Amino acid sequence: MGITGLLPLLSEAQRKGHVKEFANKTVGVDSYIWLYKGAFSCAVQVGLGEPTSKYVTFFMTRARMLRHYGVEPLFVFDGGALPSKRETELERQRNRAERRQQAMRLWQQSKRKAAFEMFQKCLEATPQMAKVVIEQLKAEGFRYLVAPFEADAQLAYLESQGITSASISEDSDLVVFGCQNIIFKLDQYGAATIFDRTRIERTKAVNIKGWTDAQIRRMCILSGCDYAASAPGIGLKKAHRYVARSADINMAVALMRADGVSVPEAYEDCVTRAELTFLYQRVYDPRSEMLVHVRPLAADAPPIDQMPFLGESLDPAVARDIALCEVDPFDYKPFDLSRSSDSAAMPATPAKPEESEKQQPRKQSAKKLTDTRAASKPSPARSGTLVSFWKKSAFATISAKPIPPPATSASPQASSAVDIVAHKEEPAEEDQAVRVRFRARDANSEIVSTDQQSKFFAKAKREDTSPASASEHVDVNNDDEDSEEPDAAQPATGTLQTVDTQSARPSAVVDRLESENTLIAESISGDSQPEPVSAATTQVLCDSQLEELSPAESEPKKNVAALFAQFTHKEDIPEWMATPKYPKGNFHPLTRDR
DNA sequence: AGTGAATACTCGT
DNA sequence: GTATTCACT
Repeated sequence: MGITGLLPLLSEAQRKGHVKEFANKTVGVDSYIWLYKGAFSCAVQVGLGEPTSKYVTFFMTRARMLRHYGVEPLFVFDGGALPSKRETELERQRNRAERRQQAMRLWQQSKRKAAFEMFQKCLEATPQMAKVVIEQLKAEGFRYLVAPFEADAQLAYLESQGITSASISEDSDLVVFGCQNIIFKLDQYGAATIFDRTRIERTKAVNIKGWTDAQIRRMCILSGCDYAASAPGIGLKKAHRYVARSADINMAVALMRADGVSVPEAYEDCVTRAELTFLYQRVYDPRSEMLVHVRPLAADAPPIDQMPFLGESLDPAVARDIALCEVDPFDYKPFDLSRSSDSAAMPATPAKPEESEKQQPRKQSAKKLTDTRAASKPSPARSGTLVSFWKKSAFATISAKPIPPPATSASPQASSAVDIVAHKEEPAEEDQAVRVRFRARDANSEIVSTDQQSKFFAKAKREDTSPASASEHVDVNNDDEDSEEPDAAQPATGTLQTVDTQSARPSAVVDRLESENTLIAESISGDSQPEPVSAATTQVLCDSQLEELSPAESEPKKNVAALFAQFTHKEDIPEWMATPKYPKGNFHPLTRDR
């Protein structure tokens, strides 16, 4: 569950960014999330044990996206459960099994939709799914590694050793484990929220100036973590106060007791175990091919035989087999993917990479783990065609001074190809931002699609921290060229940035947009068949309207025109976005048998 | 104000 | 795993 509320608390240490900032670097990937999200759309097949390749396609598309931006991923998968978490793990398994039964009943009753939703609820990323994905990763030359226990700790270790430069994850525990650079909320286009530990003292919600990692760790533990529940009524803020007044975690607990907090008996032992687990959990060192601790045991650490909660000391051969995904991290037995219900349906062709891979001597697989240059060259970006744009709305954010009223309302020529409506925005934050939405309509002005959210423009620009220079040129279709730097050759279409919405709860922003926000650009197509409006038309119309506007107004409007023009064409897009499909029936998402 | 329980979401059409 | 809302202290 991570640390509840930690990421909002540390919002000042995070910024909007893009993975391409990590080009030419190795980045660890907490792969569980991609397995899980990828399985979401094929929850039924996964639940029934039917062959599907959808989750593999999802995973590989994201993997190729990283490579497209020159980022060299090292995929880290979760391994076995820590001894202390085994019981809760079993409990979860039982709950899942129950719901799966329920889902299967619904399925047999032909209640497809209900069954689908139930299958989604009991969805689980299994070692078997990881194995299938890993075989494809190997076939495409990606590096990977199965952690002996938790991927969080493994990622922290890899970064601490300089093997990776950052970690892609959704888990706030990485902060507690001491990671420096964490890429949160990565979307399919590479946009993300980037945590930078060097900025951690900027935190405003609590004063952590001068705090050590140990103090931050204690605060998190006392507020409740995976290894230790919090005392009732204690969250991050109160934990902060106790840690601030204490020299160690025992003293903090003592102060809580003195305040009348109902602290469980032997709570000191509990939080101390948690502290030690964050400090010393066992991880895999890919260089020595041995288990090590996430950081070296300190002199005052308890003897190792008194810390079984760090995970077993596995035999090096076993540890390596787990890391290379030769064996299941739970039972140390080789995978048997052939025992699927319909292995006969499995086509021979696509299975070949897997087979040939298996024949290879282990050394070769191990080499992939350590040979950085092997797969690090980004694939040349070839173009595809952007499909289905009109089925989506697109949101963009552009920087702007507050737009002065009166707002321009619907343009008089309603029959024109493009209708741009402007609304004023009330200045809300110091950093003004405008959101733009495009919508496709048919001849009757019916909205063709009201789908919310496309992150099309999320890739537009990284944030600039200084408010004075918060605006930058956009390179909307930059991705095929080198695009390290803001493109100065870009036509003067105004300035654009992904907004640093510190109030950045997307749904909240969308709500505001519905009611009062800024600028809405709507395309009205003459055809009933939604058809892209020509960029030229868009540009002309915008330009004619711009003349009547004050500079403050016209600036964002130019952006609208530019953005709109970019995407009303069939746009060249990078290959990874074209989503290659793997042959159906190729993979076997076995659920773990019990 | 801070905590914590409840709920929705993760895909892709 | 997260984010968001809302009731309770």
